[in-house]
Amino acid sequence: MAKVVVDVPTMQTNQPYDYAIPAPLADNVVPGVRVVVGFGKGDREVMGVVVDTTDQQDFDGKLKPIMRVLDDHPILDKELLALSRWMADDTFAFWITCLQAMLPSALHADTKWLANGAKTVVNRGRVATEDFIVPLLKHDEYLTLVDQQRTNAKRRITLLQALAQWSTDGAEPRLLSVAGPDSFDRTTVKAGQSQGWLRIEPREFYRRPYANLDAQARTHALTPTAQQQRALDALLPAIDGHKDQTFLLEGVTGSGKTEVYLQAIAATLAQGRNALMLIPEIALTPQMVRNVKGRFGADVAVLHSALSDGERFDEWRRIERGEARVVVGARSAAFAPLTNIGLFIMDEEHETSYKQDDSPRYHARDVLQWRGAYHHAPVLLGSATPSLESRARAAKGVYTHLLMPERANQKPLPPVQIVDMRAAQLDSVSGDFSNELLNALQERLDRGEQSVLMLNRRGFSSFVMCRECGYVAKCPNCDISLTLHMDSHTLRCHYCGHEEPVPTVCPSCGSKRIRYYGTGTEKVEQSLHKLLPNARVLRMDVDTTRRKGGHAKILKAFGQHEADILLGTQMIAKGLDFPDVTLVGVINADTALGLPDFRASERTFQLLTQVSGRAGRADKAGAVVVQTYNPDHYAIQLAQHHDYEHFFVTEMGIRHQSGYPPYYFTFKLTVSHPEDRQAAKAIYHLADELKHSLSDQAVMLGPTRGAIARLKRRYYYQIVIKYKNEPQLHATLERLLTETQVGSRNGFQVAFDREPLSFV
DNA sequence: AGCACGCCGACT
DNA sequence: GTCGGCGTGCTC
Repeated sequence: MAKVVVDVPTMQTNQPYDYAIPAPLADNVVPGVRVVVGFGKGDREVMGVVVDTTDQQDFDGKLKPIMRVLDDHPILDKELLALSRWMADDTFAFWITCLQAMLPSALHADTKWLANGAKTVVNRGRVATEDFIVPLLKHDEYLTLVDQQRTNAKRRITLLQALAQWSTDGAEPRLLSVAGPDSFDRTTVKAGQSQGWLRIEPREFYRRPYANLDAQARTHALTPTAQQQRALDALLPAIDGHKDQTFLLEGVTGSGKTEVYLQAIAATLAQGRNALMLIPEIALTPQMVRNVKGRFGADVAVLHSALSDGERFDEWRRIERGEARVVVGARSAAFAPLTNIGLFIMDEEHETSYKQDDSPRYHARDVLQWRGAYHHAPVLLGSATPSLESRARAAKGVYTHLLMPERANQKPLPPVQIVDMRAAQLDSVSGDFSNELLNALQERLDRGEQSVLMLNRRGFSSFVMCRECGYVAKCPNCDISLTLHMDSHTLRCHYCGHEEPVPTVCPSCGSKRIRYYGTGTEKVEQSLHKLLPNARVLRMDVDTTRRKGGHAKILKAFGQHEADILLGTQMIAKGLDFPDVTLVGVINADTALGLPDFRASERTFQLLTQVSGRAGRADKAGAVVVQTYNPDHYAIQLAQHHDYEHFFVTEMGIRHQSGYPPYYFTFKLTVSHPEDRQAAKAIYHLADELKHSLSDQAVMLGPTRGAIARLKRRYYYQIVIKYKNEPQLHATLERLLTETQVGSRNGFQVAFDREPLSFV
């Protein structure tokens, strides 16, 4: 009998169900295949995943049979099945949701309505095929046939002549569309098929997204610098010795982390094992892919969301069939069906996009570490600005700390000029530009050099700041910026619920220039056109990069000097490398600081450090201009000096004092309901239950209204728990989830988020 | 999610 | 009397 996890994502059905295996399907029903089963009264057809086959029946009743098997071999192996189970438990997600998260969307169940009104589960995993021509007769037989054709049957004669030729040289099938210099139209070939001269054979092929890169000339390992060698010396014994150790590679921009990754991968392959490397979606540029493919060629499979479903499915199948040895991909590539893995790498490990923000709310870092333990393989986390959590673990010796403080080319990091916007005289003409930034841009234009301008859009219009002194309203209880709520004209603390009216004069300096802050790329682009009419500006944001390949297109245009200024949001801070960019300007360094998030300083520091690294990477010296209303803020000051270690110590002090990660664990519970009162009632019920089961060491923040209290016609409330050691918490939360889920049909939605990265 | 069972109001 | 409202429980 088979244990089947059915595709009915509810708490009540979140368990394997026993199904009988009909004799004809005995060979096909194995763990890891998808099946169709009848479920519930009326036997409605649902998709399920076989997670085990056993003689042990847990259900005492008559078992229903498995109706159909959707896969001819397992699509999830033993490792990934075990991982899915662990992840479901760890993230409070449904098991089936975790299983689905591991599969390319092409393999997700798709219910389709048939003509007779019935529903069925169809396989969307379309295998692409090409038609091949296979000769069926002997050489002489073809020649005889040539003579028998009418003389005006020119196409048939050439076909027969070609077939005669092919039948001698090994009878290799030819691709129909490119079957020779005189390629044949489909009608002629079809005619040949019905005459019994040939067979048309559809053959599977892979949609290869980066096939052109496979053929490029291979690059060779560079001679490691002293610091790269030190990192490799620490890393290679762990790879060779099959140690599931985690390393934190902290290397400044330009220190050559990528070369360390590539050489570590090479060493892993030399050991006969495979390697999995994660890169943030936003940094997974063609440049990056070229780097890896250049070293390892067609052994590399690439997985990320910019691929079409078909392309992703095909790359996934190549991996699954053992035809790729190196996988490079974004977050969900953590589940790549690679086997025999000897090394896991996570580049830019501090990136928040590694955490999925809907169910299953997993962090790819945790997934890699789980798989590292499973494969007895090291996990290498790399960043110029590690997350505080990882850096703290390195400090405690949980991770092995590898430092690369020098740039590979020995060039100093670019000087960073901080412009105090409180002093800048802005008017409708200058818009958001200080004289300093404008002059710097003009200089680059005059010299024919390029500039990158970053607009920090995070937290757009969501907080109040004084333009005179940079004051941002903070919560008296939580030391967190207050969020502006336009509906009620109040400032609210997103953590504890504190609420106060929006001030009309600045409480700090008495100025009346207090307003909510925010600006958009379009607006900036317009003022650029006015201020620098000769500058050619390329805008890159979510709007201009939405289409497939839009991202790459813009970067290519900029790389070919089709524009002088690249204006964009956060996405331009990551991984770009244009040799002719000598100026990086940050229009508003503050917006992240205003976010109601204890990680606001960390994010700001990371972003500024990262974007600063974009200036002057080749022979030309670069410069960075940062506009800010908080020139004295430590995150900005320390980013100016590229001083991560100092920032780490400072920020750790603050986290310690205010009781946030990495000193405390956090957990977020969110409840929503179409009716405000219902949502409120439910969250207070949860809060009540939690209060009873938490120790006095734990702190409960809230319940509070969600930052966006009403979203999609639902009212949101949340609780954040901070704790150090709560052995009972997991069980309590599990129980609460089951209880609340029972009422979910009444319009409730409950979301549990372990170690949330977002508090809005 | 979907479907059945079951216990209360207002209708041919 | 019964048709049907949707609260509650169950699905191998």
